Amino acid sequence: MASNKREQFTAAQQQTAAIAKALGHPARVAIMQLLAQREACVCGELVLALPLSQSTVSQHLKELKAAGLVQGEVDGARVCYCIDVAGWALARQLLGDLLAELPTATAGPTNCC
Amino acid sequence: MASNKREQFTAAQQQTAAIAKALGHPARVAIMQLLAQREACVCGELVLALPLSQSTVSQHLKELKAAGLVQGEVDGARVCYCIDVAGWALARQLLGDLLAELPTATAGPTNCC
DNA sequence: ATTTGTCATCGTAAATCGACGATAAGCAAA
DNA sequence: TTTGCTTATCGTCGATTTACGATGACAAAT
Repeated sequence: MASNKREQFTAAQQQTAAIAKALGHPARVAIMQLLAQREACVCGELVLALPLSQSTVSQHLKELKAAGLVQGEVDGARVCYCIDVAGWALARQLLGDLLAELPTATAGPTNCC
Repeated sequence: MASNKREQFTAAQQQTAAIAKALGHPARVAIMQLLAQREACVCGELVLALPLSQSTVSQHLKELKAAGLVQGEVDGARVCYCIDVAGWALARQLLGDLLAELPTATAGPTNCC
């Protein structure tokens, strides 16, 4: 029962949190960077580029896929992972909105009380 | 031994992941929004605004504070929470960098392989 | 057909998370 | 000082996460 209460929040808040959570591990950040820079693509390449075992990398990829950030295409015996353009656009919007929600900097008064 | 391997990643990757992780829960997203919009500030107000118990909200605040996103000032018997300007700027930069790392949209070829 | 290589899944173990009530610690008012 | 309000911390519970090796599934090569 770690989180039944999630339903009590906005859909946008849940989506934002889900995306942030998916990015909430250094390995997954690294994977997204590798994919973005096209330095790696096939699962095996990612395994070589990361200090983790094959099964662990596969699990991280599964989570990124579940969050809609990544997309996997089977290519023969291999699987090519790409960034999911639509999902990434949503992430950009949701996280961007959240980041923009605070007036850039010390624009207003620093203290709230 | 859930994550000894974190040390194997870049400092930037770890920081990015830590910030994303802190935002990886709807309650904490909601708290950041409430603070950003100055709709609430004192811990008690946050508790009223959220469908969670006082101790749970306190714990979420603790995590946000640990991530450097939030700052708490004692004001008599109450505690006023504000967004940590410096930490938030760092979050903006790190997450912004990550989001920008992918060429905006369908600029390049959609497939990688 | 057998072997090899690639990837996903299963099972497992330790650690962490999310949530709560209960309790402590602090200040403010009576 | 005693009472009451506000917040933090403790202890606990089940659920989830992270990680791994082992095993399975499937394509390609021998």
